[in-house]
Amino acid sequence: MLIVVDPHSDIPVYKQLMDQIRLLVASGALAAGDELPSTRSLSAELGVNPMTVSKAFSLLEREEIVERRPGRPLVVKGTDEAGRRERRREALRRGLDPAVRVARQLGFAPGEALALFAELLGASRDESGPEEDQP
Amino acid sequence: MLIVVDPHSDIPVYKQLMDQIRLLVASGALAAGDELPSTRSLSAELGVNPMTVSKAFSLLEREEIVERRPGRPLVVKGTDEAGRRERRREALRRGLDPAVRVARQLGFAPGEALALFAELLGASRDESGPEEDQP
Amino acid sequence: MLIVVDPHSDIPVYKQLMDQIRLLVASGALAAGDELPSTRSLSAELGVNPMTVSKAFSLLEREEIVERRPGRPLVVKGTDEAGRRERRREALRRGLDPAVRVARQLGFAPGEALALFAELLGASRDESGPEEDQP
Amino acid sequence: MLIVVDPHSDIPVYKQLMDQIRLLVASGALAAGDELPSTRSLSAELGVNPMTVSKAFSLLEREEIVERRPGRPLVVKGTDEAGRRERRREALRRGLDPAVRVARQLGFAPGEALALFAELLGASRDESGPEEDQP
DNA sequence: GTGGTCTAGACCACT
DNA sequence: GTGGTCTAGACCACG
Repeated sequence: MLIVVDPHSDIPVYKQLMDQIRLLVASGALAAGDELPSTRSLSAELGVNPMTVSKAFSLLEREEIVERRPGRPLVVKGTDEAGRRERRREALRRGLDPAVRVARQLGFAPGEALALFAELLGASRDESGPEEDQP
Repeated sequence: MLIVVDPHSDIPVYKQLMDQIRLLVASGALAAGDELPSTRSLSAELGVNPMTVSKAFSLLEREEIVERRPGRPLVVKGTDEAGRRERRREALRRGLDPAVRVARQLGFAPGEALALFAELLGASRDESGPEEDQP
Repeated sequence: MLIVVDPHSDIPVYKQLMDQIRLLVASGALAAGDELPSTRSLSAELGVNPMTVSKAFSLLEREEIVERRPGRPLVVKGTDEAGRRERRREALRRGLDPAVRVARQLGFAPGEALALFAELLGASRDESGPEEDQP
Repeated sequence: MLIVVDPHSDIPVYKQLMDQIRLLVASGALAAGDELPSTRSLSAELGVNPMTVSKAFSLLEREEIVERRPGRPLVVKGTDEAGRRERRREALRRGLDPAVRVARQLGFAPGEALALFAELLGASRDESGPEEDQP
């Protein structure tokens, strides 16, 4: 599980967990039916209290992203492909919204904002090593 | 003063105030030498606790964005044009950063993310009324 | 065996089993001397853990509702007719109790609560068919 | 606040709290805009841990029954009169549902079930007084 | 083994 | 003052 939390962030740990798992699901890295790590193992791995993990899990369950089966680890809830694509796009939109607001408030022309966004997207490509080749 | 705060947001009110004033300054809507409204009047206008406004002002003062003159309202601190432009761009970059991270985590190709961003930027033009002309 | 369990309910599976078997016995659908399905077959049919079925059976045995005979399936224990009727009424009372409490707490007049109850009882006759008219 | 919790119930305390507050709101005992007791005072009064109360409050907030304002006690969220009446009826329906199911499974005729319900509703009127005779 | 719940006590952020 | 969060550790219920 590629989850990292920053205990110093001012975003609560449980919310960081929720965000990341939501993204893992939306991106397909976690597919329907996949099991999540157990509360205890994940809490040990991340060095946070089991209750914190448990809280994140419970809230994800209420969001219907994850499903609980008594005595078993949680599993990712099933969604059809169309729903998943919609969610993925929706997730991106939510991520983009604040940027749109800021760009407007700063009075940037769309072209300028897009140019910087493109630049940042490009730069991030080789952030943590090359990901195959793109000429 | 075009400031709105949402008491239900999970971003603290004082931080919402700071963000918006910073943006107003970065965008030039508030120019060097302009006076800010008084703590009392702003708090009354927004319906928030005066201490909250005061806290925002103090922190902005510490950031050297505004200047306090005893017995007088705060004024926007002067900056040269180059510095202002740099700040404005930097503000946009900060707003864009989370979007970049999300887009990558969701596995979007740069083109897709840019397309949605462009769409949102366009759509927002006539969101809450027309903003003069755009050729 | 008309037993269904919902693994997502917050009522434990073993308790759902007990409740339903108790009702089957109280209603006469399971008569004294009738055999219950084997632990293995019932668990397979319902898709639940055999230990869960076994636990339900053991507790029912302790309640003297069924009887265990070594090497043979469980049988429903005998009860005289008077006892059975008393139990049946008692079961209904237990089912009604929470409804009474809720109706009082909501401040419903008895007549209103009865009217809704009557409506629900009527509607439930043909469960998932049309419920507009009922002569 | 007329809230009591039974720590020995197998219903979790936080859920007992949620149920009761929901009922208080649905019944109108708590009106829109009313403040709930503070987490600490309620926890002290009930003899439960503040976190337990806090958990109940948080979940009620997610259910949009109650509203949080930073630094202030929670308030009951506003609903129009029609919505409130609908909720009240819905709450009763939820309370009645299990009773309907049980009555059907036990094979009671609607009339019989209604008679017992009526009896229980009547008896509960004077709850903790004598209940032998009622002419 | 799993998750759910609760306690006790602490710290922080916000108003 | 308020609520939010987290830790540490315990117990229980379920499978």
